Amino acid sequence: MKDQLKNHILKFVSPPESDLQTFLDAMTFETLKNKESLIKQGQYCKHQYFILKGCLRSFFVNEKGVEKIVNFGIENWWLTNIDSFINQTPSKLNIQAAEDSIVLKINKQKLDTILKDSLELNRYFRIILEKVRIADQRRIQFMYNLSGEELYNIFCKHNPDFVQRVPQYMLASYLGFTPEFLSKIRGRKKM
Amino acid sequence: MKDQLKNHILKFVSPPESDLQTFLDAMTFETLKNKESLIKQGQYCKHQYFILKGCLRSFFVNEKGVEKIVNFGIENWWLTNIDSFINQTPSKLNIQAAEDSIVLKINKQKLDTILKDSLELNRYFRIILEKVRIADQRRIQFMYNLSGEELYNIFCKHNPDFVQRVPQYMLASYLGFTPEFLSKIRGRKKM
DNA sequence: TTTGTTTCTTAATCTAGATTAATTTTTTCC
DNA sequence: GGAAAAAATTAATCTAGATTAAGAAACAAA
Repeated sequence: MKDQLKNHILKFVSPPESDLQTFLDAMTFETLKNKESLIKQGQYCKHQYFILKGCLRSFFVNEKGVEKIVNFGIENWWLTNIDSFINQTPSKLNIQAAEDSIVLKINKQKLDTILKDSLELNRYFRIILEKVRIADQRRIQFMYNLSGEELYNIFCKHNPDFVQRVPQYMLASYLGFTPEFLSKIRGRKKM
Repeated sequence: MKDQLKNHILKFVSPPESDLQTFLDAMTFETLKNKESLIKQGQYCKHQYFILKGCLRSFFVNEKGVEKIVNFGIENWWLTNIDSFINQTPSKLNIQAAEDSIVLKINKQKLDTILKDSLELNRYFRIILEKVRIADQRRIQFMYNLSGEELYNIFCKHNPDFVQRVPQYMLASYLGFTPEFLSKIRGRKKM
């Protein structure tokens, strides 16, 4: 099953077989049932996760006790709490399965060692981060300029398959509004 | 003056002198008066910019004609429209000087060539992008969870020097609300 | 098939922040 | 140093979306 990650890497870069093998060997499997956590608020996030199957979400719980979903991740996405991972600080986010899931993980020390020596794997992560940056910037632009209803419509148009996979209250949280409001929007659309 | 960029790179990585020199040689200067543009909406963003001096902002103009500031950049920050730069698509953003500024720029072709061969410069850009990702994620979390007033207070606390450098209507735009509302907040604080 | 648990909906009320419009203050630059 | 442009303030009104509170579906487990 590590082939899935291997193929993902080879879509972007062409590392020497030995680099690739070292990297894949450093990755270990973890299986999660729906609602199981990889990281809880307050813990140190020690790994980067590559999602082989399923769906994860990262979220925090605000002072009112409301869950705010910051990111989703699905098949072939990397996910971590990058702030906690890079700066080795306690995580303000939880990472939890939103479906039964299988991930590959690598810890910081191993990853750092590999990235000290491999040009192509540095390129790989640089390219992934560029894509992530593009996505974050688009998201920020949408948040600035669109109403809740527009956000929802555009998100559904761009991710028609994904919206079926998670409960609506999670979508609402990710898009930055309440489930009640999402319900109102959906009510409007039907007529 | 390219030493400023050189020092910035050496803070994070240790490339061989030849890589570093090739890279620095590929960078060229550009000087901007306040309000001059590097990129206008519709153009292709062909460069990454490293700010030596001054302040730039990237923004779009929405359908109502209102400017929405997406990013600021100051000394020792990289700035570009990464979407347009990576995907070679027309820019939806403008990049414009918010002060008289001096930047170093490099075009995509040269940068790609250098990044094909230099491990350490890949590491450099990967590390920069990790930092940017951390900042973007924090920003998204703030946007989700804070009122306009809280956003403004936290921003001022974290960037006391910067808030002095740009007009308040730009801050308001960057924080996602109107100048009138910012004025109201400031009015409240005085009493 | 029933009981509990999760998710979704509806409706009334409330509020942060937008909008509009006018005025004042500050900055720029001839 | 004075006119024009740019930036900031104030106040009245308006609205998208939050909050609160119930109830209705949907789903899961036993």
